[in-house]
Amino acid sequence: VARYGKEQKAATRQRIVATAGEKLKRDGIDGSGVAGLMAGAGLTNGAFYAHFDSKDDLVATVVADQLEAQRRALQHDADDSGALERFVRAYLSTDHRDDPASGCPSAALLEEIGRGSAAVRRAYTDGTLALVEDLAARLAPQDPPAGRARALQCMATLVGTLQLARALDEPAMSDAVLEHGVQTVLAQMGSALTAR
Amino acid sequence: VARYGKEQKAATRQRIVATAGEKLKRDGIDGSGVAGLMAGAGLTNGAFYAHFDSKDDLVATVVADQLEAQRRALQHDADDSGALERFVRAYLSTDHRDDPASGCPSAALLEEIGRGSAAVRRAYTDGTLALVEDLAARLAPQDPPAGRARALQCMATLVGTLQLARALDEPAMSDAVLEHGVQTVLAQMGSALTAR
DNA sequence: TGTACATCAGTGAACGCGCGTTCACTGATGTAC
DNA sequence: TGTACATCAGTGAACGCGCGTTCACTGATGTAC
Repeated sequence: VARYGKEQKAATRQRIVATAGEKLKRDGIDGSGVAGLMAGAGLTNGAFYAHFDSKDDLVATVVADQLEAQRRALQHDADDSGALERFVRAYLSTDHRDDPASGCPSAALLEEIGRGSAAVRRAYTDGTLALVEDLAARLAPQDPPAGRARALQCMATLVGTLQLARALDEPAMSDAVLEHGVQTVLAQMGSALTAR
Repeated sequence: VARYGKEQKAATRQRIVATAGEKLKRDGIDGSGVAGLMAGAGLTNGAFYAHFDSKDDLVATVVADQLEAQRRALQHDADDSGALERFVRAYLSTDHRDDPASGCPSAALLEEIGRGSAAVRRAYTDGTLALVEDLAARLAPQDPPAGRARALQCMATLVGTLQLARALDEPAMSDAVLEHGVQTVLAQMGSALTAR
């Protein structure tokens, strides 16, 4: 509404990125319009281009931001030995399945990212590499390449399982997919958990 | 262009469903318009509503058709003992990764189906149940519930792995995800393969 | 300290465009005579 | 067998609408004097 110091604009931009993240995860990239994304931050469509070059620029920024947030969340309790198992159980919970807006960006957007622009795929790749690096250090501290491979595989299984649970219209079947998925991913993480 | 026997109309409808399947898998549901889908079948937009009630009706029909096609492909070589392993290797191949249009509908559309209408999710659930039933009989013939659980889990892992490989912008990383995925899924299928 | 001004984040209307859907019309066909 | 007609799959223009993007304008601010 008015002219503030430069950190005010940065704060507004961050607010757009955060609320856009929720909306994009809820309604998809193609399913979200610029006007709606701005309304989510309490602004009108015109102000959008004072913050971003294009919708694609915002999407790439959101993807990077979401992955970074996920990385920070995982890092936060890195010293807790039961943290990974709790993370898997929370990831494959009915709460997460039923609330994509505040959930994992990969589960909500991976398919659209795969069809996305080079900038979006680049942002996704970089964010995922950082996430995988962190996870690898915990899954196989003494063997980074093996840890990275295992981390990527766990991510793929988590994402596929949650997406399948979201798509199935049969509640019992969906719940069963989640429960079975927990066992599978914990087994995939393997000795890294039991060895501690 | 003209009036034909009733089987002519059914053939045209099937042609629309088949070509729309390819386009939907390539560009996504929200990314495909009715006019473009009809053009893919060599028709104009106006004829669409002589065949379907709405775009959503077509999407649900396509989802059912695609899953049925996949089921038939899997059933075709059911008596071949190496078929499952070959299927997994083909699924997680660079060819499949690089050609979504002629590939698995789950990998290409699962996320959008999860956000889709009740009709689309219903069609997906029914088609997947049929597919899972067939697969379960081959993974654990003597224990149907365990077979179904394992079949669903394998599907989830396959889909997640292929989607991740498609989203990653780093070719070496993407290839590695596919290779590691093959080993993981074969292990998940487990004793069903080695026991034969 | 008080006033005039330049700044610029944000507004809201407008742009051309493609969306899903509707509809008056066309014209090749199978059928009735 | 030949002709008149009813059928209806397909055409293409049009509908209102929301899309991504542009732009003239507003008005509260920090700054200069």
